[in-house]
Amino acid sequence: MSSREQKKLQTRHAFFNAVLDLCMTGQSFSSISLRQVTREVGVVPTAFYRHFDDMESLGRALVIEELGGTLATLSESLHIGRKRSFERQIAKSIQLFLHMVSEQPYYWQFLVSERYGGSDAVRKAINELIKQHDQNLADDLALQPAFTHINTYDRRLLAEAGVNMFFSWIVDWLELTYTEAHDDEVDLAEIEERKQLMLHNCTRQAQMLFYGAYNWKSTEETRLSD
Amino acid sequence: MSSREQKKLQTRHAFFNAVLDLCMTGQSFSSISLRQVTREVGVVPTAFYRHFDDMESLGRALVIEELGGTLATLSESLHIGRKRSFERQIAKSIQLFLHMVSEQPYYWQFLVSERYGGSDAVRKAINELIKQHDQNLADDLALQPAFTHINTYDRRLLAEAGVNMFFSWIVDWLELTYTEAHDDEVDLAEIEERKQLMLHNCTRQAQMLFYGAYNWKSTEETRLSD
DNA sequence: TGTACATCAGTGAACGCGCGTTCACTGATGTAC
DNA sequence: TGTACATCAGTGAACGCGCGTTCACTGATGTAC
Repeated sequence: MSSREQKKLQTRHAFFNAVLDLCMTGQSFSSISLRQVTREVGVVPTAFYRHFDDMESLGRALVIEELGGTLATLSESLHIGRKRSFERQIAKSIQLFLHMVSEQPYYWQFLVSERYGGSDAVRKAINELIKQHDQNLADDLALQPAFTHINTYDRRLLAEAGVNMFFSWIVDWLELTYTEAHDDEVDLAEIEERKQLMLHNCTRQAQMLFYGAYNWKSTEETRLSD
Repeated sequence: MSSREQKKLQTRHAFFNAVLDLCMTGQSFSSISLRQVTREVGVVPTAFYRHFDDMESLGRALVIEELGGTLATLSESLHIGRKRSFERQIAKSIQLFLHMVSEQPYYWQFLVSERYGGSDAVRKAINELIKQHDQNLADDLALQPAFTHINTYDRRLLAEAGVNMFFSWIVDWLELTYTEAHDDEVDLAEIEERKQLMLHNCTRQAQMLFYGAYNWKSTEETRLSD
């Protein structure tokens, strides 16, 4: 690759990071302006058009090129299904997940707050990713002996419920992480304690769901109404 | 109340409705402008300041005065805990919930998409509401004989997980409802079938969680790691 | 290797536009006597 | 009940500002010979 191409790719990534940075300040993607982004990158507004048609396509590219990898890494790392005891795997998976969220807070913050956000393109791209992730988790669960009695269809439903549950923790978890990183006043030991408590709570929530699945019969009648 | 006060209250509600209407067009609250709202209401931009200090306080008031009532109604209507069979209560509750969502699509759409959205004031107000709703559901679950073996703390965790699960359905459900209402091309019977399928899926997801809770022991060890 | 030309990421001035907010105002409704 | 004054929701003009997008440009990098 030529040094010119390398330089361009570098700037492209700078655009992605600029969006993620700006979204961390409390703004949503759809309220960020093109000029704000270029200011953050350190280029003139017109330079934007050398890389993207408009903000929508920047958002779409960000999700597909950057966040896709993040979720793929999560899929590869999570193995609720593999190994022996699924109770132990649940606890380990949650710990790993929250650790990954702490490692790349910007990515996860963006995923969660733009999942139902104001940009059609971004929302659609994120839902595409999550759907793939649901399927990955479903495939992983298929490997777990404790869940072999559940049929493919119900396992997919379980995976969806699991992913949604995991996602529901992200914002609160990140808030704890920020307090840890930015508030010097706060007692670090107290934060650590609160993180342990949250880890405990998340684990118990996941246990309720997955123990339910463990006791689930796919032949179970689904009562729709009386 | 004087007719002048009535008129003012009427305009105030028109502002709330204008925001909800604009948010249904795919925009997020934080990307809506003050002038857009007044245009929708049918008053001059300066009239805005007769009612609110700025967009933030309009958003906060909307959540507290309008959406609070909606969630309170849901709390009053849902009785998973009361009555005999909890399996039947789950199915009925989900049906009721989705029906309520269809009845006031704007409210629920707003709640979901601004829960993690770009306005601090709105986000905070919504989380306040949801926290209250979590507690209401927890209190309700306490009345269900099937869950009396769960302690108060774990019941609260179950309620949180349940509310998050219910919320995760809203967007997909509303998409089905819109297709039904706005797309003349589409086969109404097919939509009805897809709604039944989604009702079925939601019910099964909830069953997995609540069956898990049914089999849950609060003395259960929470494995945090190895 | 050296030269002449092509490419193209980033520049800088300029544009028309919608924005939030100010101000002095109008005229219908409410109140005091 | 009638009159004189107060209140205040909504008006309309004006402001300075940041916005997205256009255009012709610059100058470093890449390519052909």
